[in-house]
Amino acid sequence: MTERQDKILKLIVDEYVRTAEPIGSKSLSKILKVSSATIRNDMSSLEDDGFIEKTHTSSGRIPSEKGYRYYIETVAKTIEEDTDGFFEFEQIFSNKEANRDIIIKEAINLLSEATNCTAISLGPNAYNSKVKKVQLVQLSLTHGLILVITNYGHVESNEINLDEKIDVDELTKVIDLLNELLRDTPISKVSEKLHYEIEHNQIKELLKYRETIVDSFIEAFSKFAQSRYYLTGQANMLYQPEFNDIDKLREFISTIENKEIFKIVNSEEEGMSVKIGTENQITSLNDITVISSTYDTIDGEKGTVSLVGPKRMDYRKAIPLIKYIAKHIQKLYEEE
Amino acid sequence: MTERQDKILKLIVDEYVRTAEPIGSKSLSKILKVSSATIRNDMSSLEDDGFIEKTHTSSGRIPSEKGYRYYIETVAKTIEEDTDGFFEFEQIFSNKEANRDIIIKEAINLLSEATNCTAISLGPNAYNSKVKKVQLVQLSLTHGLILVITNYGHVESNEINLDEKIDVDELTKVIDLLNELLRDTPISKVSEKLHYEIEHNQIKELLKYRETIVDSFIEAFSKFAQSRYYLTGQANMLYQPEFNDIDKLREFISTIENKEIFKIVNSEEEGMSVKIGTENQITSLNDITVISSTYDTIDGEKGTVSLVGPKRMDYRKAIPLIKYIAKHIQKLYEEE
DNA sequence: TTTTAGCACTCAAAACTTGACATTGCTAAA
DNA sequence: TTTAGCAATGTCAAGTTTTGAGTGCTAAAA
Repeated sequence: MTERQDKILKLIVDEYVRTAEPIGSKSLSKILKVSSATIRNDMSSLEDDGFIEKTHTSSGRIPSEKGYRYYIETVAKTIEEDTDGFFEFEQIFSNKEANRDIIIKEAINLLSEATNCTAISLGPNAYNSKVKKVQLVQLSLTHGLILVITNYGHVESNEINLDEKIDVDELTKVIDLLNELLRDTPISKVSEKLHYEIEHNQIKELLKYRETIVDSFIEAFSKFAQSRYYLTGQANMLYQPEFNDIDKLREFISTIENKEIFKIVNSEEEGMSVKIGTENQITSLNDITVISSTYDTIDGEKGTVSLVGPKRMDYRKAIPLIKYIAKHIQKLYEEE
Repeated sequence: MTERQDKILKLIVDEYVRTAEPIGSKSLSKILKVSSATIRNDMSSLEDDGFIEKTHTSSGRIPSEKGYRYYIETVAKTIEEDTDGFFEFEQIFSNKEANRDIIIKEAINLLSEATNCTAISLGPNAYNSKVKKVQLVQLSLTHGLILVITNYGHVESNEINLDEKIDVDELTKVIDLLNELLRDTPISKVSEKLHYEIEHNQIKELLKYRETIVDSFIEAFSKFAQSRYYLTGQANMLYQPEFNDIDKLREFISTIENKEIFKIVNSEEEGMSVKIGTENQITSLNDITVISSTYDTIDGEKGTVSLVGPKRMDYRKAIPLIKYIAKHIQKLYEEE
């Protein structure tokens, strides 16, 4: 690819992102100070190489997925993280009062607004968080509430019915035992550990006697595995011209509502990932770009920040922004 | 209105609900065994009275809002609650194992599926629930987690930073005091009560000393006031022909995403309410029907089950269904 | 008085036509 | 290697025609 072709490709991406209209040779000739025929020759060869395509025989060109990919690798990803335009984000992250969840929500809201895309925060899972405390609160004679609290202050609860009247002393014993057993155990190991202890140690007697309670605790633990997410900005995004096709629009809403989108967002990939169109394995996302970045908490949890929008998205802005946000969310988890 | 006119109106509603096409005189003449000219005369007079309207001069008729209203008052609302078709709902509500939130979610999912509308469960608020227990769990040297638990087993938590090292003994005293003070206080009265006690009683000293903690508790209490909701079925609904107009569709998604819909759903009205089109005060819902039914918990909380869909909705099915669901959710709260 | 048959009329929707326009590919000359 | 020039292509918007479903009205029948 010649230098001019490289320039033309990047201009096509930039202009198309801005206007959502195919780019013709004439408009570029003004910028590049060569004749439109020259541009056409270059365009033709860029098209042969698969970087751009026509919407119909006599139309201007739009970037192909390969074109976007080239653009991202050579431009967007190499931009030094430049926090110049990120003033509002800096404000959000520098607020030492607010708690983590609220900061994340605000950042995601702003991300979606700034890009007109749908923004998603996923996790972090509490899967590697450690049990800080388990507890049983008696609500009525026959009702109790089980509580599990992790070292990050994440709480899950589960209601239980107790057929017989609760014997408080005995219960206290069970809970004390569970606390002793499970304190500082990662959530992921809890079930295994409980079963092991029940099988192999003296605890057997005490725990077996109260099977309902143990089961209910296990259920409560399993709730930590459910993904916690925050998703926003559908409405903004739908006004993009890509969604003038009503069936595309419906399909996208379905993909969000039935949580298929999380299959993409929650991928195993580490760090930054950009999936353009058909690079997404899900058919309904074949016209969509998904950008994700993961972050890690100090005890091995992984969370994800993602942006979902049309392929024609402002990568120059979005990619550094997501990097920045993921980095700062990670920081929130380091400040313990 | 003559008997035949009444019949014609009801047939127009039924057919239009089924086909989404304007109904002509010819199709009705087959059903009613009178000539199409006769039907036309009756239609003309129904139109004069505002029950039906034309989409253009030579089109068949569709029900007006007044027509739907008549239909609902004379047909749908008077249907004996007939649990015949409700087998799957019965199954959901007869599951004694599952907890309330899950049962409600399942019922709402099924409601939305059965009607192809968006279904919403709102509340019940925990505003009148009573404090069962407050608690502070130490997470690290400088971090704690505040917990508030209500008589219904609803938990809210709030993280706090403690600038100084936490003095466990003293903290225990504060918590014990708060428990003593607040136990069985309705959430709505907590803030008032706390402030009163701080001003007027000896407790003053102890509580004032730990202002951060009290503030954090107040913040935790305020979380109960946030509405808890579950919303589902947008995707199904959007495939209805009413949403072939892309801007209507976008507008509706926006109304949902920015939570405007809750202004309608969360109305103060008791019992069953059906708002057709412009009966909704919000412009973006002027082509939409919202059906809501409230239910009450034994301690004065109110919850709402709602269905949001096109005006052309199967009222015969939807109205009894919502009544049924609201009644059974209420039962769930009586079984304590 | 009510119902019906018959007919002219209306309008939306779909199919087709047309012209303006942007853009391309190609060719031959610079 | 670049450029000017020009025919060819296909979209889009606007206009036209055709079709068909449905109405309103009138006069006759029940």
